[in-house]
Amino acid sequence: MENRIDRIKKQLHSASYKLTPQREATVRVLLENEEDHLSAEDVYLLVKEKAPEIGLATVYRTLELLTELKVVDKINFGDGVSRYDLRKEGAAHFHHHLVCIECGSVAEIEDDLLEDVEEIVERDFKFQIKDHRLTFHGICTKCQDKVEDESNNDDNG
Amino acid sequence: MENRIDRIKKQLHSASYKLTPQREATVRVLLENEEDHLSAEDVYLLVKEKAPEIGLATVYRTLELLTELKVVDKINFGDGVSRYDLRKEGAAHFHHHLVCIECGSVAEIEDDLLEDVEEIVERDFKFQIKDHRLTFHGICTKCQDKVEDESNNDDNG
DNA sequence: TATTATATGATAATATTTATCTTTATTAGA
DNA sequence: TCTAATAAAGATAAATATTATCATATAATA
Repeated sequence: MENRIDRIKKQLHSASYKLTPQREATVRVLLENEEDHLSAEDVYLLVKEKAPEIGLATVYRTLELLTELKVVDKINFGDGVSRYDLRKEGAAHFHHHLVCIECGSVAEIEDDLLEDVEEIVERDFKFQIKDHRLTFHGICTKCQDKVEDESNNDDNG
Repeated sequence: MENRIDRIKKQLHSASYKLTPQREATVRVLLENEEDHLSAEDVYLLVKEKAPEIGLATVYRTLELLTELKVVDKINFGDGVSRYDLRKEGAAHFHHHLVCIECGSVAEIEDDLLEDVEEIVERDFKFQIKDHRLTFHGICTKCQDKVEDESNNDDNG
């Protein structure tokens, strides 16, 4: 954790930004909630627990900054809110997402499944790929099980 | 064109909605601008040329309705605006996009490049895929050429 | 310490989308 | 055809998310 913060600090410095207490608190929240996909508002509320004086604008500014430095990725699952997702260290590519249309849960896939596809796109469409966004919408394992349970219990209800 | 409108009309009817003049005007704008990725505002302005009395709320409602019926897909390229993209008739899957980070142009790929990837995801992650979103961010052919031109003309400027 | 540049916090402004409410069309039945 | 019921439209207010502004505070530098 501290190591990662140190490295982010260095990234900021090399772009001549400082790791202010507010920025550090924001980064800590992102690290502590790495599995989640927090909105700016979510981050704001969590940061307030550590640093109650922080303003919403500062959180937005910090998230913007971290996006610019590619420490986080700004994603949008179509609900009108931007979410911020910590990029795995050393990850060449943005990870993929599985969004459940039943319960809204979001799972991540680290594997780079797009190598072959990207090769095709670069070759056939002469498009120089810098990044990608891949999201699958469907039904997660849990919700699939739920449906099974319900049909098993049909005679009870 | 007329055939397609007829089929959309039938889709609406089978969900017990009507193809009102406002809805038809909206659908026509979408068909006439199939290549583009119009925002609600864009659609509104174009529909106004045909039907000046139309209200913005009606356009939003119609786009919502068409999304629900899967006539269009609502997409978001990360600029905070939802865009509406006519689904190709008979297309099992949503098409992919190539967004140029230089000029902002958006190209479409019809080919389903994700068959293999989806198989892996369904098998390894036990996730039942219903739909997907795949967008590549990078540099389009035109902008790649521009950069070349500029470096060729360096001695002139 | 005085000066300058950066960053913050509060809040106003903007933009997009949704909700509300009244009016207008359309359909079904007497 | 007339009337009642329903669906949809238009205008606009409200809600939401994000960005801009500006005075204050903090940190860096001379």
